[in-house]
Amino acid sequence: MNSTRKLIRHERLQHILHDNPFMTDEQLAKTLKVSVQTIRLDRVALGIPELRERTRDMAEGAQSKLRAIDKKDIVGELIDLELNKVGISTLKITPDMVLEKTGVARGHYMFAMADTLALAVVDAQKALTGVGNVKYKVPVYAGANLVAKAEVTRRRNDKYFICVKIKNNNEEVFRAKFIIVSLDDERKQEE
Amino acid sequence: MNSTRKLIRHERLQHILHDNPFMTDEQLAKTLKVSVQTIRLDRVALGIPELRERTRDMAEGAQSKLRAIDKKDIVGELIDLELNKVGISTLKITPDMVLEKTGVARGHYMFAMADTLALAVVDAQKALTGVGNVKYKVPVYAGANLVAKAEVTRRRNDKYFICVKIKNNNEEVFRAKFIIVSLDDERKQEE
DNA sequence: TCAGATATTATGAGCTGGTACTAAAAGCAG
DNA sequence: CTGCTTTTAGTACCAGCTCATAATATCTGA
Repeated sequence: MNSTRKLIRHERLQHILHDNPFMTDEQLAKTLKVSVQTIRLDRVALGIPELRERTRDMAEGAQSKLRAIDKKDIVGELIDLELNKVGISTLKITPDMVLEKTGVARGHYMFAMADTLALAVVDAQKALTGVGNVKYKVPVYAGANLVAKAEVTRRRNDKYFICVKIKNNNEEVFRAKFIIVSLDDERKQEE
Repeated sequence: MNSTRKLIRHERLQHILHDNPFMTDEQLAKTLKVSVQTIRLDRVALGIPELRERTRDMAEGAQSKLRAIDKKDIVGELIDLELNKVGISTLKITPDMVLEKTGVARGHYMFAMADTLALAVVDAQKALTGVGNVKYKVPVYAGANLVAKAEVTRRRNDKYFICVKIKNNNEEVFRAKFIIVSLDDERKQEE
């Protein structure tokens, strides 16, 4: 068939635009060694908009992405909090949080979720994680809705001992113990 | 002075474009009730580029942000690796990685850096973190250039014991021990 | 081998959202 | 009124397209 060349070109075109979306038809024509008109026909066939539209789409998407990052900084959604006692947060595992090779959620998301929650339950203006002790019990996959529960188990001066358990569908998938150091007062922290 | 009107318009213009960067000169002219030419002169005076350039700038910024996330997924840059022995990676702490309240780097960046590196040194197609044991020794602030070194200390069947130390300017700021479980085996899942 | 389909290239008009430049009109201050 | 700034208007030009129309190249099956 003649159209194999066309199909290959279509794939290459998509690939090139994926890597570098800021290419004009003219540049594409040169790199693919065809005429500009062919590129245009290809774009129409593949439903790829023109450079300006692509650029605009990206710019518009940018804003929501930036907000998504901000939210990622919270690492989970706080749904209940009793200062110095307990806290509960949730986090949905999305496909971009998993390891490509295994499909399993990257461990540091659970760690970050637990760490953030642990810091939140401490009633202190400034607090730092001192020591952590974590155990991954069950692998978590994309789509999981994790629920974390943190409990302050002990408190000694400026040190808070906190136990965090993360569950997915009532199954405990992760467990951590933290020692959080409060820096609230005039007193300095030591390691 | 006559130019007060101009100054007010300039401020409004910047404000409008801040809220909605996707406005053409024509739309701006209408909302500010002046001619298109006035808008152009204002843009030149204020050093504001044309719509297309603004859009492109945002899109490019978006791309680098997205790449930043991708890179965040790597969490550090691998600079040396001897499989099943040692690995070294670096990570620069940027202002967006620190807690607002304290200016101290969020703990899970160090954890993620260490965890990622630990997984990397394990010579296995698929590996998972089983247990982690971390200690934050010194707070880290924005601008720090962290260097992590991971060493496989022991190996028992499918379990790897790994010690990771993170230094900032030769000062040890973080230390972690992981047990990584390899899922490589032929008996387990395949696809 | 040759007609007909498919693929590619060429050509030209028109569009958007501008830049760059020139010039004229409007507004106001002394 | 004379000068000054400010604003508006108009023209030529550009990139990067769309849309339509037509010509050429290439292949394919009967």
